[in-house]
Amino acid sequence: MEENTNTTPSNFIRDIIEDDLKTGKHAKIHTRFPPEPNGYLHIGHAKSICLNFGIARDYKGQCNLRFDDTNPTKEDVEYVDSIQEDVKWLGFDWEDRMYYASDYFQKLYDFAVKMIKEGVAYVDNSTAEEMKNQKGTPTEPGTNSPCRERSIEESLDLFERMKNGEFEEGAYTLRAKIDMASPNMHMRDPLIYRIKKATHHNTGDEWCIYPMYDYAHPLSDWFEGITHSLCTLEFEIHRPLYDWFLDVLHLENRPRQIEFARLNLTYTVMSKRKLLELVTEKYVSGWDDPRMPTICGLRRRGYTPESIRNFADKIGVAKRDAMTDVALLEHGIREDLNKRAPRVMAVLNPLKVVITNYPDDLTEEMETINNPEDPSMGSRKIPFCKEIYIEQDDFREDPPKKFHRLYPGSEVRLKSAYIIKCNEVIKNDKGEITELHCTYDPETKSGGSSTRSVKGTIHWVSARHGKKAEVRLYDRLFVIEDPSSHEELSFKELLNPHSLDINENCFIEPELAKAKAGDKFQFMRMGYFCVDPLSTDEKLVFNRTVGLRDSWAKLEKKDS
RNA sequence: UCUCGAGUCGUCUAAUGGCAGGACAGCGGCCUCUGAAGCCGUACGUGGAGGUUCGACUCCUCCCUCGAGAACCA
Repeated sequence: MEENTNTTPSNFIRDIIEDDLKTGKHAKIHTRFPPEPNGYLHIGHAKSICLNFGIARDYKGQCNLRFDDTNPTKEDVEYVDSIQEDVKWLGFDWEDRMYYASDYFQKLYDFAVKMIKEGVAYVDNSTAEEMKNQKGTPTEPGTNSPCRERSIEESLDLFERMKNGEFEEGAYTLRAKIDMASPNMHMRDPLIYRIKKATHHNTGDEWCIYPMYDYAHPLSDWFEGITHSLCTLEFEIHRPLYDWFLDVLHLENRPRQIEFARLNLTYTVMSKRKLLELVTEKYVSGWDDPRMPTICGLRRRGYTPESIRNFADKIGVAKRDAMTDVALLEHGIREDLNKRAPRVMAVLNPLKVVITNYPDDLTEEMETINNPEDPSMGSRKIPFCKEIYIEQDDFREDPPKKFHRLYPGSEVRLKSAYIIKCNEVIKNDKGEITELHCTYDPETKSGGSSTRSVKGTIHWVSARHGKKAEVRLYDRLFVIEDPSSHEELSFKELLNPHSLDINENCFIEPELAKAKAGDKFQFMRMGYFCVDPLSTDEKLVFNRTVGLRDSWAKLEKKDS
């Protein structure tokens, strides 16, 4: 991590931690980030990662990476690998503390035996259906299982035989003996272990019984000496159970579970199930499709780790459900890239301009600064000649009010080159504009002594030197702010049909052909773009990370 | 319906009995060889009703609204 530039704002969790440090409840803070390896990490996980690792960093503690892998049927090493990559990319380091809940299967088993011996857990052979009926409803108490009073000896024997694989899946479970009348459904004798004859990504076929989350989690935290176990709000109702396991096992130096609101972002979905559906049903190209809110998607889109960490700091941490405006994320990446991205010129929708009074065979090398925000980034040369491309949008045959760009008879400055004047509009026989004939003013070369100024400055690329490229313009994935909460339509019916617009005939300045995968640029007046990982020398592909703020577009929209 | 949790500018978030503040978004202006960036300015909020108090976003009561909870998921 970078040196002591801790500007992370405080929040209620940090308040608790500072208090625990002050009162001496803990001498050292220990947190953990506990993903289940059943999907790719998304921006919501990034919030949790920044919270947990950020706290460890700021209070000189430690944060573990722990895979919460207690359900072999859903988990896979593909996810284990991607999660590590994403956490590292975000800039955090778990050092030698990468664990699996499955590392603790033996200890977990031993503690379960202890619970049976203490009479607080029993083996049940009720079917799933019977158990559901015993459970009751939120308004009606449940009823005790007929197995609830099974003797300790018998439960011990059955539990061991469960472990030994003597029974079929579903035949037996281990349950906690708590209170079938509790108003909290999670306390109505919840399951501790179930039989699953599945191969586990980490432990293989060593086990055929697997602990449930509610049991594995508090104990895993305790094994690792976690002091503050941070999780999202939906686990709030599980907290009494979290504490119960620690209680009945008489464990000292207990971790404390604290819940905070998960991140929701406008115009996207955040549930792993929904993201998985988008991937498997091919609504997007993969987990790393740049429209996805996944960490790998954002990375491919051109987001930087700094901008995401910054975003996490800015949104804060609280207990109330919230829906954060994606504009805040976008602001963060613009802010970061504004400082770091070199400015280059690229024409996305080319319109040819012939400068009729410019020498036929001349090429001038125009000097241009790489980033006005950072002079240390230097300058470069770009070729200029008689034939150039400009953006179609920068010309209007019939200009609206306040249009500062090219139209018949008007003058604009070509960035870092000359002022040109539009004299003639050339059309084909269908009446489409194919070319503009302009003249330039040789006295107005950039950096020269001329003080003549015009209202508009536009970007351009030499038609003889520019290289072709494909540019992918991304927009929000969904058409409404909260696609998960529409009364009638499913989220998949609310996808934005224009979320990807591929532009294959773009021209970029020649220098840009050397760019490498992941390189980031500002295409002047257009937005921030990065080289796609699958881009090749033969076919250059750029992804638009985010557009520039466009007050002209806003003005024009308002006037229409 | 029951239990638990949460309600502060449009959005996110501070203020922990003592001036309701910041960020994003918005609006207006300045500047500009990027209609970008930057700079300046501006508007906007404590869910409601009572109560306690010199003083309430904060404490109490009732109400309202929203979220979570009945997987051998996490």
